[in-house]
Amino acid sequence: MGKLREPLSEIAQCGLPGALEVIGERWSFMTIRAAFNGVRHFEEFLTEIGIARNILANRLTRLTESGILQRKPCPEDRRKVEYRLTEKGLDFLPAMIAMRQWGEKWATGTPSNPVLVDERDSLPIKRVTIRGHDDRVLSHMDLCWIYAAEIRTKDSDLGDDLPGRVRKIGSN
Amino acid sequence: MGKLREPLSEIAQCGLPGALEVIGERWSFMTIRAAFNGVRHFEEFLTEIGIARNILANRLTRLTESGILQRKPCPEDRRKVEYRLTEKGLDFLPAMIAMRQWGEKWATGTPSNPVLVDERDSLPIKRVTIRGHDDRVLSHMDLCWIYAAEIRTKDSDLGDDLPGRVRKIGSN
DNA sequence: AAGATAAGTTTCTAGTTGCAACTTAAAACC
DNA sequence: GGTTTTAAGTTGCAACTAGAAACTTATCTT
Repeated sequence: MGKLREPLSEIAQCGLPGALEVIGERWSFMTIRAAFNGVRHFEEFLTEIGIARNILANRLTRLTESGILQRKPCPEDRRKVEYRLTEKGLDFLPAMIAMRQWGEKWATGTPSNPVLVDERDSLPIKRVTIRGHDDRVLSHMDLCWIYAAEIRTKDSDLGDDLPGRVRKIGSN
Repeated sequence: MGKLREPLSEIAQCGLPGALEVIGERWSFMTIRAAFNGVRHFEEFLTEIGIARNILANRLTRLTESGILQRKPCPEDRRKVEYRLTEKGLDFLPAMIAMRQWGEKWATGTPSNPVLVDERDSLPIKRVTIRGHDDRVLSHMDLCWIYAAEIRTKDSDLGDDLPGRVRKIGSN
């Protein structure tokens, strides 16, 4: 199999920079996490995540503008405003949990408490992993890049020769 | 089931802040991604990810100090230094890919090219998801927090009454 | 009507980013 | 063997960003 280096200029167009634009920063992350924990209001975010007032205001507008939170004045108390995760925001959970799990394992050392469990059976969730279409858990050793044009579907078979322009990732 | 709010002061001890300390910042992220793509040397990082010299130097030492990269002078060319992902760094891949996938779906819009595939069958990897111990894919609706002391194992059965101090996450 | 609360804005200081120029050591070239 | 190039940084400095604390405005409670 060819170990040709993929053109990194092209990979720069991947989803990461876009994602980082929006949430690649400490307080945005913490704010979203608080929202996942049911935090809804300005003063609540303020005390729960220990952020400065102006920074919080800034992040909340930013997250709202980028469609991760939805801002809605409360009709029953017109001083209050409700911030709630949109579908886009909720869909960030796997990434969030993957980071949290990584931090638990490597940064803090302490297994965190409380623990996230499957509501149905009260058992802890698995570690977030990368999976092939057949659900096999894949490590960085099992992955490579391939051009969209050269992708085969589950049913097609292009033969055993792998495309020329691929390369393993994180190869050691 | 009780919907008691979990104590957020305790959740502050979760893995996220630790993870963000190290990689919760644009350039650290981009640097790690480049490393996953086989980038090894200072000047290479510099041109590939478009970062300023001093910032790169700063990030590389930071990532090295926190054990994500390993710094090793090259014997065959003693001007050169090699930066390589450690096990800790490599283990960050699921989080990285989860973020990338999120960005692809929500931020850029364009499905990125090249695509990450399972080397064995050349089929694209699945989306990174949260799974229960039985491998069921879980959404934020299926999750709740529970205290470590109250966790039951796969074999124990504490009866059907869920512990009092739990709450659903991201409840809408 | 007075006081408290919610959600911000403003001000000002301290730290961070990023460009460009400089440094130092080793290799390559002639 | 001397000059040039390359690699991996460091330093200096202007512009920007973060953060603490005080201020504002609208609404609600008593």
